[in-house]
Amino acid sequence: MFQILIMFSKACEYGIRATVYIAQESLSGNRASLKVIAKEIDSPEAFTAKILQQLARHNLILSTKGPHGGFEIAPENLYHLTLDKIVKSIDGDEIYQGCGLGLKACDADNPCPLHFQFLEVRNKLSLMLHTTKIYEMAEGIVDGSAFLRR
Amino acid sequence: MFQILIMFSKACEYGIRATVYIAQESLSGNRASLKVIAKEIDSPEAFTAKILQQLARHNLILSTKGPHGGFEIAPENLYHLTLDKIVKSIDGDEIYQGCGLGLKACDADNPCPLHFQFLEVRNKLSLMLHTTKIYEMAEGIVDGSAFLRR
DNA sequence: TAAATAAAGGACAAAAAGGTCTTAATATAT
DNA sequence: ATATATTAAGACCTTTTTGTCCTTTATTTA
Repeated sequence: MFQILIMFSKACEYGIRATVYIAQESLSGNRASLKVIAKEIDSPEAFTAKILQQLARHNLILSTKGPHGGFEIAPENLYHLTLDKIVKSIDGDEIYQGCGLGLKACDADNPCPLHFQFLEVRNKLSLMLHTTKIYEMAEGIVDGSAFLRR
Repeated sequence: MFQILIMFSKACEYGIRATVYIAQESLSGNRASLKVIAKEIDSPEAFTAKILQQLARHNLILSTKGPHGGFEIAPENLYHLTLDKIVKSIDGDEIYQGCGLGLKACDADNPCPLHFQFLEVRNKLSLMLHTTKIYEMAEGIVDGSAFLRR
């Protein structure tokens, strides 16, 4: 019976942190290897690999095998990529659906007793995810005003 | 890799729904038995029992054994009880702490790149939980404007 | 073309959340 | 007192999430 309330899954946490790190490297034209990523964001390497595979399959990041390979974000994506894409890619599409109290059917016509309050909070979160850009987060790391580990 | 983003644990969902149902019965001076609660909120009986035990241990609800026993909310609690108490009792105290990106140390001085955005959403949720009263939710059930199952 | 480097993929293991079952304890009514 | 109804508690099982390890595939460089 533990668990934090507004939360990302571990997969999502690592996914976001990894992507921000990759973005940071991409800003200066470098690829990042899995090994370095996992070290820099302090995440389990093999698990992080799975997550990055998934992000690559969804074309949010690019992966290249072989020497000097690694992960990067395509220039045309770098300035557009928002948090919600990462989250959706990892935790699935139903993020913004589903009744807060777990009812199978819950809508404005047949609401659970928390429906409207819940909607407000969820909309706020949704807005946050849609407007937060990965490259902005990455810039915070570059200029030292934010951190990806510790 | 599934999971909904702003969410209660299943334990919390059942706990909230059960409490609202108990409040509804308490409003008209009745106790509710586990069997009836589980049926009315459509939850697994034995699991619901565990959750109610916990709420009772924390003195959020009262339980009475034996014939005509069951669960109720003490009159002096009934109009004061808010959602956050239920959630805290079930999911623990760290609900409003913890870095959104999973960093061990993350605060205004040493923030993760999502710290301030996250805080806003969390504050909104916190406010919602602190201001939503159980008896108000129960009244919604009574007057037919909201539902605990389906 | 061979060796080295890196990601991809699949099988497996561990931990946490969700859920069940059985027995014990307690209250009530007769 | 006894039978019955009800919650409490603990042991156990199942599913999901998190995490590891090993083999395969692709790319680069010598």
